[in-house]
Amino acid sequence: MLQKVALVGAGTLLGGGAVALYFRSQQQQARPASAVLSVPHSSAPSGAAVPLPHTLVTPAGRTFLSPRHAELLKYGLPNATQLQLKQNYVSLIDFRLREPLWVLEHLTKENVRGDADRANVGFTQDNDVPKPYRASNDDYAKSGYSRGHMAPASNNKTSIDAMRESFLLSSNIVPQDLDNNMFYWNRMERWVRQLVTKKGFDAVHIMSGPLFLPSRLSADGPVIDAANSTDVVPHSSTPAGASYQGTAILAPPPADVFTPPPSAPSSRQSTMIAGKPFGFVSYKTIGDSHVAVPTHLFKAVLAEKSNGDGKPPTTFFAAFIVPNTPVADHLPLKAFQVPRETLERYAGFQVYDRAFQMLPVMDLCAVQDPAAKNSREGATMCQLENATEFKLFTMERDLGKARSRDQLEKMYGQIQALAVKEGVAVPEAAKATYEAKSRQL
DNA sequence: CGGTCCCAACGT
DNA sequence: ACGTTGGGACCG
Repeated sequence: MLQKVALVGAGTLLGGGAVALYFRSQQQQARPASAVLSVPHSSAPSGAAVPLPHTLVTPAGRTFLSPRHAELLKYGLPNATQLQLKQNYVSLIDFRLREPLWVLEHLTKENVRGDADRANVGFTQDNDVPKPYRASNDDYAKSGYSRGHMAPASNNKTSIDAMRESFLLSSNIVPQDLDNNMFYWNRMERWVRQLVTKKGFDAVHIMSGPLFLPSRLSADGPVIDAANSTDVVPHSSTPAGASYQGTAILAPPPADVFTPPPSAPSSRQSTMIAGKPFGFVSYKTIGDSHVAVPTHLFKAVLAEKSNGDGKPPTTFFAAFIVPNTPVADHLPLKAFQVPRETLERYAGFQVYDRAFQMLPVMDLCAVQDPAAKNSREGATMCQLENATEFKLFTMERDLGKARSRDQLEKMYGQIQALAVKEGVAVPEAAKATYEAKSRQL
């Protein structure tokens, strides 16, 4: 009798079949939609009056609606976000951006280990995201941007399912500059893992995501990136395959609605409105589904050091904002550190606010690292792994693919030469693969 | 470690 | 005959 019928957001209702889709995902115990209206089943005979919802179910719990609010929400709650509770991360998908606003992780020494391999796992679309807002591999293909993990694949080796979940486009992936992704961001991810594997922290909470930062209008012209926005132009024709039910109201509006007349000459030259400077947010989109390309990426870490049973841990925090462009190897991590308040202002959401309410939190980048290798006065916990160490890492991987003893010796020789040149030891891992491979050949 | 691209196998 | 999927070769 109180069996529920669900109404999902107005946007998805337009797509048609949304109710059926919700039923299917209910049966599969799939992702919880971020908010769902429910109405009594008995009052929904087909063709009859639209039943009023009586409750609003959110991840935080169930809210009973007043008659007035039930009327306001009669035709659906226009959902804009979807919470994703995965095995190994939690994220909030923003339908408008076609990507997560933030992704949360929790790393310990134990859960960064595992056998799951990223080989044979590919990027896949999130089928529980409504079609119009769902990013696809096609959107990324030949876009100039790579599919960048927020929760990295290598933080998800505990199981193959966790590994697969990390490759879901809408839940965990944003368009990222390839060079940035492979080098600087990659090194940042390795640094975070090392906080628990090498630097003695018991656990690390991580929050990562895209940012869309405002820039100022330059005095001599319009804003930089809006220039190449050929796709701001009109949906002048009906997209193929779109079904506009009730065409009279929903037919595409005239093109000039989307292309406003040029602004007055005076305001074009001005960088001020009413005497105050203004910001201008612009970002590219890629693909037919318009996946938003962030101008910047952020990563915030809250590192915990245990004080024993029952006592609260000592906590350390640092946040970083990095441009979504190639970043020079030599730049220190500290160069990108920002105060928590700055990140919160740009991001539009709070960052580990409960920790700061409950506990004293220290600046992670002000803590000296006792085990710092180059402990020339004061290496802090925010020292990135050297670019050389990273190079050695890739050379070691190639070592495992050597086909002949000659080739193996030559490659290992190169590794030793580089190590000597840079004044570092040959990595243990390289020695190990050399010996293993040596026996094999 | 982080990716791209291409082709063969597969299911419609 | 077609679009999707997965494995392998390749790159920094």
